[in-house]
Amino acid sequence: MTALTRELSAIAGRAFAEEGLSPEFGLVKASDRPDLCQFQCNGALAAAKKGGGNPRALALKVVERLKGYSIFAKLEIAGPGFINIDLADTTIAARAAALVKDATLGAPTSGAGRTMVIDYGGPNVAKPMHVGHLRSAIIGDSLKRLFRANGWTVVGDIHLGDWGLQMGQLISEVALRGTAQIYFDEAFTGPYPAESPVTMEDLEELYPAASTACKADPERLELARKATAELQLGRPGYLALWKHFFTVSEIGLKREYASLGVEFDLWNGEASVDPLIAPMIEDFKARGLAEMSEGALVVNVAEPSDKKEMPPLILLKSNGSVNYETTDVATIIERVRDQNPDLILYVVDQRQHLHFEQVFRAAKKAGLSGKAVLEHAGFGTMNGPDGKPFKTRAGGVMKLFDLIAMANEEAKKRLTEAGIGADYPAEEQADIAQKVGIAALKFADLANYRLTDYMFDLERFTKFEGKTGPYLQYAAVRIRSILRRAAEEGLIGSEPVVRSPEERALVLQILALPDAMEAAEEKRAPNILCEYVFTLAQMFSRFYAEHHVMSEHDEELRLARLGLCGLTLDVLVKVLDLLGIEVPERM
RNA sequence: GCACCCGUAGCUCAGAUGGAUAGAGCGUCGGCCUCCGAAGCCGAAGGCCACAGGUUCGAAUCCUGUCGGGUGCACCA
Repeated sequence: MTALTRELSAIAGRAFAEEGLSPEFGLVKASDRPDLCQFQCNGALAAAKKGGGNPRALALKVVERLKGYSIFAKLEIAGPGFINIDLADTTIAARAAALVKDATLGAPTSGAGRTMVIDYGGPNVAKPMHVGHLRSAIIGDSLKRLFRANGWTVVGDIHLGDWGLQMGQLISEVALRGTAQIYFDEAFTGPYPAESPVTMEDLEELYPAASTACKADPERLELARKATAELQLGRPGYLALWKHFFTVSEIGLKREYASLGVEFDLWNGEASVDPLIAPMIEDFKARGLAEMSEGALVVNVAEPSDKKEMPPLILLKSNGSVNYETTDVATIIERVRDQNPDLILYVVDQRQHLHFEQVFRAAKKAGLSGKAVLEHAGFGTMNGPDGKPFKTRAGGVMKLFDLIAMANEEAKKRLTEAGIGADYPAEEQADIAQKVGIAALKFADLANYRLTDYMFDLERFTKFEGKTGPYLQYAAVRIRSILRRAAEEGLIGSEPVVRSPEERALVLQILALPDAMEAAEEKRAPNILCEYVFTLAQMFSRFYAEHHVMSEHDEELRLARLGLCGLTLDVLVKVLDLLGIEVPERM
């Protein structure tokens, strides 16, 4: 099913074409002034500006042509040449009825036949996840769902940080403590113990200790660097230890992402491309794409048109080890080989932008990216009240686990306060608290535009009124409640009708879903979906406050409203799903 | 120093290709539960869109400059 605005744009575009102008001027969009009209076309103004002539006169000619189409209930020219458009209620009701039968609810098909790899999450092995990891997980997960809904074949990859200096820091820390000697005994030939010498709790203590020590002491840092290099060269004891770190961390990470409702198709890490690195470096050397500089092997990625300084990409450090620039280039080779994607999207902190610029340039220079467009979809920092990256009052970073627990706790409290959940089974109460808490968290984050830094406010992340995730769930739950009653009485909704301003506004918003999904894809911006679904819930709430469904005596109207409720619920649930938010049966 | 991003209501944030009267939530004030869930609905107050120029019929949006904030600039990720 074609999106309504697209259909209207096509009609208006034809009218412009018949006037000898580009059909692009026929773009029709939802009105900025709903008090004046439902849709607007501003193309006459743009066309007049480009080609000269009077915009009002042109608008008049276009409108004359549009009058031949019966779907327009109102065609007006306003101000300097806006074309204001209304559709008949029967027309929009018929569109809604058609939507009921469309399982995709009119979703765009922009991704049909196209494949993308989306790289998000990016946690580090052996480091506990903190609130800073929230954005990549939530935004990436939402974009994955959105692109998939728009027809793309999507492969989501967590891309763990598991091959860099932090591994060397850990290995050297374990060595210094002498708690697992066997892994450092060069005479030992294996096999190494199957049981990990460290637990997750150990890692949570080991890493910060190692990191702090390395920062304070250059010699300690040198030990870590050396261990990193040896690990990457394949020293068996280090590899065995690394494997343990990885396995132990993976369990914790999986649990944490599961509680967020975030999933990945691939659990690859930097280390997984290790076998590709040596041949890749040889290839760069053989083709003269890499050169020695200050002891390191680098790729010059500067271009004459650069306004800023563009440092070279370091392929091989002077001590022979690699950092994440190298693994990121190798990962492109891996992805092109395995998925041959049309797009590789990196959902990573905006502060990494220069890094990706370098990686992309190196990959293109060497012709490694196949048909893929490489794109960094960065996001802003989550700041504390001081405008600096968020820290707890104690000065540490807040663990993601604690944040989720707090949100759930608030949700549970609210449920008991409202009294309504008192008779629910304990298991359901816990389930509701989880869904509501996560919804508050995700929506509070996703509602901000991706690129702007925003202030982390615990209160806002655990708030359930106003423009929040739970408000949206609440709207959906109220519809479910109506539908339950209807089912008890054996009633089934019929085709929606539009007989009131509230119904009209609601149906128009429902019909705008494809526009929101398309815009959100184009901008890689889930906040557009947030904006859309919040308005939808508002339109429903107004309708709900103004009209009764079950107690409506006109039976035909009652069933039509039931149908409208059903459709609204479907759209609500769908968009919330795109945001990674689940709706409980009741709350 | 060079480069990029940002500055919108008391607070936190939206604002899609340059469009009409710049929006929302929170907070404040005032209404609405003897009919489907008040985590809701309705209304009011609240703005020199940092500042100064420019382009345009039209600028929060584009250009230039100033001030203020953030970020990045070779072996950390």
